[in-house]
Amino acid sequence: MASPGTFARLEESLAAAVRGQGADPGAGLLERPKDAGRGDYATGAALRLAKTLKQNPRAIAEELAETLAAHEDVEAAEVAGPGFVNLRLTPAARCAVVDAALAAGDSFGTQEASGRKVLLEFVSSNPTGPLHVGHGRAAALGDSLARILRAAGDQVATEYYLNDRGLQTDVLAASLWLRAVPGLQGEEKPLPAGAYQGDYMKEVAAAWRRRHPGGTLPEPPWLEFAWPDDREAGARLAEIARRELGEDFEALRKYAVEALGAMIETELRGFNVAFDRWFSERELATSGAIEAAIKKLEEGGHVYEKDGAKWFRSAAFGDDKDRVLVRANGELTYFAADVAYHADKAGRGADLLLALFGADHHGYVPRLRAAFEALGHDPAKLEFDIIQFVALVNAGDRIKMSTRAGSFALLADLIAAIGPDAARLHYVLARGDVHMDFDVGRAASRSNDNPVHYIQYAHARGCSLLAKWGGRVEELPAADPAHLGDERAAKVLAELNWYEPTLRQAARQREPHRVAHWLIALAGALHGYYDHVPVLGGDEAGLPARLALVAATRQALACGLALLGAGAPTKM
RNA sequence: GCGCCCGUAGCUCAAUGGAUAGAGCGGCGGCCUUCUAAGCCGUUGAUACAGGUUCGAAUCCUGUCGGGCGCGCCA
Repeated sequence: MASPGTFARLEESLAAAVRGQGADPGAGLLERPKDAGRGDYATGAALRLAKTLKQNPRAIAEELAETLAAHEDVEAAEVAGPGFVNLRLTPAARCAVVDAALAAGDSFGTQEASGRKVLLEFVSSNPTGPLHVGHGRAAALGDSLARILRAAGDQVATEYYLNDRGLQTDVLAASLWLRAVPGLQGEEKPLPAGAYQGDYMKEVAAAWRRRHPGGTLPEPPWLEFAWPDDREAGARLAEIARRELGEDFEALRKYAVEALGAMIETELRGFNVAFDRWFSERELATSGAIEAAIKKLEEGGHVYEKDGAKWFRSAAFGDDKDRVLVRANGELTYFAADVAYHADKAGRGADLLLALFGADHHGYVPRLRAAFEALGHDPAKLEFDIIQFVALVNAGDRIKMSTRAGSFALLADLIAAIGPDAARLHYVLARGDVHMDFDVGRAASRSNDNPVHYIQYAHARGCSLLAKWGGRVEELPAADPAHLGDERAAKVLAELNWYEPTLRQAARQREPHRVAHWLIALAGALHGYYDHVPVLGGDEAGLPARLALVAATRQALACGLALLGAGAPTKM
């Protein structure tokens, strides 16, 4: 594994040539020309360098072309237009990727270990309800990114921050109570404002009753529950539940939080997403880490008291305003816990702390960065990538998503309707930082709207060819370029050679969608090859080369699908 | 009002400051007596608007218009 492909070697020698001219090559030196007729690769480096070097771009291009033309993989390097250099690979260099893919197998494209440790947090949805389709986007992007970073050589640990304490879990406990009181089965008592209304609470309550067949809970004081649906509604309900339930309150909360956490974990597993660690906010709190973090901020002189509360001077570190750590009533804020969480992350030796935040949390980034820096950590290690919302559409109608009201489009429903692979592919088709319209009805009804079938079908077709041939791929001789010189083969080879750059770019820019779009292009190239070149029925001499090309493409499709957490069926 | 993200084909999305802005779906027209027609081939059709930066702008800057999200001693 991990020996750099043709593209990487060429880019490095180009970078060396640029450095030789006394300039910084930067990233993305080599590109692929839109028009394949210009060659395999191209670079506009000379145009970029012209200004800093104060030279004629064409003169620079001539020098670069000369250097590149001397490269063993390059057949020709020509200067074109204002200063582009177009490269044409030797047939052998173009085909080398076929043997490389077959030799590498499932680790095709895997890059050398970078030595970098990455901690990647994503989803981290509150354990108060099932995941909806918005969480699905974060799950698909985050898990794919983890796989991509690993393939690109990083050591990645994924993590889910579980908010298993605080007011919302009090409300959750209260909601369980209201659904679990004996004798209420069958009755549809309207729940008070603030309670979690979703049907899933009935299931959790039913499970709780099965677990505690003889358990008695006090009858809720239903008449007390007439209050407006405002900010305080949840707190009022929690207070009553705590009062009425006494010791049972804690047990109910523990049960509810664990049930919801397990439910979420199960849903994610069904989506092919598994976390390395579930980080409990509750454990963080009981360990005293939050107080310790606050104390450290205080020792640094970053905390002051005002109106009975403790404030962190986040504005001194670029935030819009200062933030409360400890409220006047003595309670810690959510923010305080998050500061401690990030301090904990910082102590675990990762080189990069990556977190995917929903767009509704983007305002949180400056204060977290501020606290991180104030605690003496290097803010350059922090990276927050924002995942924009998914607007769920069904045949043109927008579907509202609200956990508390219990009306939302569930991720589980989506997966049940179109399958995990189709859902994952659909999610990662778009960049994370753009808004996305997800038309469920359409994705469910016309499966061709999702490219997963196009890609998987290409894989299955390749498998079918190899099965029909019946031989062993490992025994194929090295692919002979002489038999892969046609236009259709060239398209496939071009995409195969583009896998490694795509993977690296996706990792570097945290853009899983690049892999999805590359897969579509590779699948298209194979479909075209399949429909125009008789693989098994063509001339005998070229058979091994054609089979090797198909086998390599099948392998590359499987690798790319795996990066996105999707399967590669051998039959469809 | 202020801040962040965004505006590309009828729809959903691509495009590292580069060369003629690409796919899929939809529409229209072709291709199964040969390896899976969940496919292939052709065609239709777009950078919200106005300035600016430069050899070159969908991409960077300013403004306008439109959309999403946020702006609490909630979580």
